[in-house]
Amino acid sequence: MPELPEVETIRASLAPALTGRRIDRVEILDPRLTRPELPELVAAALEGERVADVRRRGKYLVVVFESGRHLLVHLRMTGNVLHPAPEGHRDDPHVRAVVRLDDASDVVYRDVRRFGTWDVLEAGELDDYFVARRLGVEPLDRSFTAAGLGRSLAGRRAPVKAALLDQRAAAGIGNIYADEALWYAHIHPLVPAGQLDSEQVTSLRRGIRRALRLGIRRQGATLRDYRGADGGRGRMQDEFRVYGREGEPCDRCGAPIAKARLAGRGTWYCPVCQPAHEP
DNA sequence: CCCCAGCCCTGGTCGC
DNA sequence: TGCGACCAGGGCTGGG
Repeated sequence: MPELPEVETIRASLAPALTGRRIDRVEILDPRLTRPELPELVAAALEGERVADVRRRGKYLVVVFESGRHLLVHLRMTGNVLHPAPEGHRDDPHVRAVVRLDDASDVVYRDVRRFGTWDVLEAGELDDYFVARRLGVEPLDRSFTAAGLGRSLAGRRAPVKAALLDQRAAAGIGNIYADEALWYAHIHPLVPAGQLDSEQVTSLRRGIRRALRLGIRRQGATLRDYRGADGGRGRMQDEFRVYGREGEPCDRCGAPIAKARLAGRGTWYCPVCQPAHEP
């Protein structure tokens, strides 16, 4: 499932290929993709636009056009952006959109489960869009401080993992990197977010950054559906400390990794070195 | 405001 | 070999 490192990996490979290119033609094959906007309106808005940059905000891929418009792509669970287009994509039933560029190459948007979304914003609407969704700071920016993280967790009774999954404390963390970050930080996922002391908050900040940076270096985690824009697999799954490893020995202390269910999500942790309470 | 359940979606896996 | 149940989960909505 594409989280910050997966989206960043896609962004990094799309940016040099798309920057400076003009969009000649847009085919939206699944009308759900642009909901609630009509797909033909979105396609018409994009045709003729020239790409100025490809950025990322949290888990959003942000295509910036010279006109000031933006295309926001959210891959949700199973979305992929592929460029250059893979062989045979015309027969692939999961291709939801195809964008033809002025160098005659195609960008293919593929999404098995159809949760992904495309939004076109007019110039000047981007900041409000993220504010309205209460998207938190970028966890790899300097502005992501322990003090700021502490403030956004203060008073919250929800489990710390749930607080990481909603995007207010920091943008871009999903189920995988939340579990990994909490392992690095020695923090139990069920601890109420507001109960962390300042030392734990500092450690959590470090764990988040460590997990996300490693994910980017490994070009994301390919479990089932995720692929880079070039179709390549990520290797982060080889670095998992807890995610999906129920019963396997903890890399730190050897105790078997436990699995729980939290906020409807599978949650893996080491019951020994991520204690629920201070010793 | 906070918190949580339910919803959207499809494909893979498992038990029978 | 078929079939139903269940699981994967990001972000949003609605209810308490």
